[in-house]
Amino acid sequence: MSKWYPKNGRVIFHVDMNSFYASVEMAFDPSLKGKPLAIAGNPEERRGIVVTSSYEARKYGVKTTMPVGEAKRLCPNLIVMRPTFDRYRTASKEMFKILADVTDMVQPVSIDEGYMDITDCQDQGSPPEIAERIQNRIFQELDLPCSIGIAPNKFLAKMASDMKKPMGITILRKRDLEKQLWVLPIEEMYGVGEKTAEKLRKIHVNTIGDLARHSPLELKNLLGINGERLQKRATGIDDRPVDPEAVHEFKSIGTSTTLAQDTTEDLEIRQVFRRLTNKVEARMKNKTVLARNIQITIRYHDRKTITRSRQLQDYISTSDQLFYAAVQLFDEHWNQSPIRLLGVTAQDLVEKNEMTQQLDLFSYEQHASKEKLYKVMETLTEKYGKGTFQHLKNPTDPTITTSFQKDFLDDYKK
DNA sequence: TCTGGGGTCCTAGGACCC
DNA sequence: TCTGGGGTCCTAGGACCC
Repeated sequence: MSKWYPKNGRVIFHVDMNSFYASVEMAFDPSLKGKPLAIAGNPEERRGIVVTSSYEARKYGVKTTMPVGEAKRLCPNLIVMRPTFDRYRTASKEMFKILADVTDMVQPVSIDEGYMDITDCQDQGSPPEIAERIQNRIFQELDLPCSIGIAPNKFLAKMASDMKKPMGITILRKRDLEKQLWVLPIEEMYGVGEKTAEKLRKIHVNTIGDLARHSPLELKNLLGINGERLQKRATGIDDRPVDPEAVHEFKSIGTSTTLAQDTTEDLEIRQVFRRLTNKVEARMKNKTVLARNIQITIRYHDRKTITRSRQLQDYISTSDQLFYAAVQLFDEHWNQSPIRLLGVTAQDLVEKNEMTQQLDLFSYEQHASKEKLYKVMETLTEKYGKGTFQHLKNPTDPTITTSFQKDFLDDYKK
C-alpha cells in the first residue's frame, strides 16, 4: 500500500461530474435516461445556446455553446430543457459532502468539479480504492456519473480526469507522461485555448510533448509568463496547493443579461440596470461583502463589447449605490448605438465583518495620543457606521481623498 | 442557427510618487 | 537644468475556463 504514497510528493484527485446538468435532470426524471437531452436557454429571448448535453446527444454532434436550432437540426429527436439551477446546486452540495467524508482538503472549483489532496489518507486505502469508493457513492446515492483523475499534482489530475469519460478512473504518473499526455494535441491541454493553440501551431508545437520539449526562450517570447507556466505543466510540474479556503475568497460578483431585443431606450436601460444591481446587492449581502470598485459591461448590436470601471470613494453595497455608480458610468460612455447586453460587476471586495477589525492598519503606536485617535475613530464610526475604517490604510497620507478620510484628518488635527 | 452567464488571471499604458 | 529608474495604483482589454 505504501508504494502509492511517495515520501516526497502528493496524491491529488480531480473529481469531474459527467455532463452534470443533463445527468441531474436524468436523475430527477429517470424517463429521460438514454435519450438525447440538451440543457439550453430560451431562443425567443436570444439565450438559445446549449449549455450541456447528454452523451446520447453528443453522438449526433451536439456541443456546448451551439445554438439550439443547429443542435435540433443535427439531432431531430433532441429533448431541450431549460436549466433548473436549484436542482444543480442541491446535487452539487450532496456531491461535495461525499468528498468531505474522505478529507477536509477539498477545493471546489466550479459547481461540478473539485480537487482533493488525499496525501494524508493512507489509512483509508490506496488512491484507486478511495477513488472507486467516491465514484460508487456518488453514483449509488445521487444517481450521478463522475470521472476521477489521480496524479501527483492538480494539472495532471485535471488532465487525467478528462481521459476516461463517463465513469472513468485514470491514474497519471510522472513516468507515464510521454505515453499518456505528450501524445495529445496541444488544444486539449488545460490552459491552452483557441488563440494560444493557433500561436503554438505556428511555431510547430502541435502536441503537449512538442510544448514540453520546445525552447523555453522562444515560448517566453511568444506567450510571456504563460509560456513558461504551460511548459512547466507539460513537463509535469505544478506546485499549486489544494486550497479549501479559496472558494470563499471572492474577487468579484457580477451579473449580466442579453436583452430580448436591442435597445436605445433610456427608460428600459435604467430598468435593466436596476434589476442587475438588485441581483448584485442580494448576492453581496449573502456573502456579507462590500465593494470599492464597480464595472459595467456594454455589448452593442455588432457584439463589440466594452467594459468601464471606476474606483469609488467609499465601500458600497446597496442596490441604490450600485445603481447610481453604474448609471453614471453608462451615461459617460454609451455611444448611443443599440445595446444587446448589459452587465454590472462589483469588484475590489472586502468582508464586512473584517472592516471593524482594521485598526491594526493604522500603526497608531506612532501617533502622539492613542486615546485621541480612539475617540476620533469612535465619533466617526458613529457618524458613518461600522466598518468605515477599511480603506483608511494610512491616515496621514496626503493623497487620501474620501470624504471620510478628510473628516478624519480634520478631527484628528484638532 | 448565429454565438449565455459566471468567473479568474495577465498585460500594458498612464498618472503619480520618490 | 529638461532628465533616470523603480514602485504602486488605476483603467481597459484579452485569454481562458466551466
